[in-house]
Amino acid sequence: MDDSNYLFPIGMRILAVDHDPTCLQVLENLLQTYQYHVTTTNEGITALAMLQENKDNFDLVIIDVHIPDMDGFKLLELVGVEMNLPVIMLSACHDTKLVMKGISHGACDYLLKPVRLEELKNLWQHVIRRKNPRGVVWSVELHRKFVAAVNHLAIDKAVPKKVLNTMNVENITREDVASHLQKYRLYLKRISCIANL
DNA sequence: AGAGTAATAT
DNA sequence: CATATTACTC
Repeated sequence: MDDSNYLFPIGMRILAVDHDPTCLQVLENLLQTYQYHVTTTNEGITALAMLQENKDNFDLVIIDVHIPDMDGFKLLELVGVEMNLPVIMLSACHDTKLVMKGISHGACDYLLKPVRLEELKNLWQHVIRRKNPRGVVWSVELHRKFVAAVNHLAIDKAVPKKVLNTMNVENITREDVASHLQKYRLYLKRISCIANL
């Protein structure tokens, strides 16, 4: 069984803003492989107008920093802070300062071009996070990495910190793993109980 | 201090 | 129910 059929957020509405038509097209294609519902524009003004008309029309916004008609960070603030929508920033340059500026202005994430398909896979978690105060969503994919890590270490050596390191996943904490590990052990116990009957 | 885990809270 | 947080131990 592959892992391509568990993604729930089919049709999640994304507004993508990038002044470069080629990049925009590429981004749209990537997003559509996950069956997101994508709206594109190459103007910041237009994006803002669309959002102001009804911000509930979108679940997530992706903004390229370099849009000629307005400051990308200004747009980030307007959308992220005032409209309270999750915003992903995007740029071609690997300038750490820009990345930090993006994050400090409220971006959920900061992608660097070229964007890889893999990086878009977990976009929906940003949306979930808005609706669900609980931070970590143990998607099938994430759980898989967890199980792989536990198996890689011997089961009796699988403690939160080691599992976390072995998983090599950003944005989750030792506590998150500990909590999941607790649940996983209960699950294993249940399984072995049933097996021994 | 920092980590692991059982218990408890949300 | 799943995940987070607490409380206790070492």
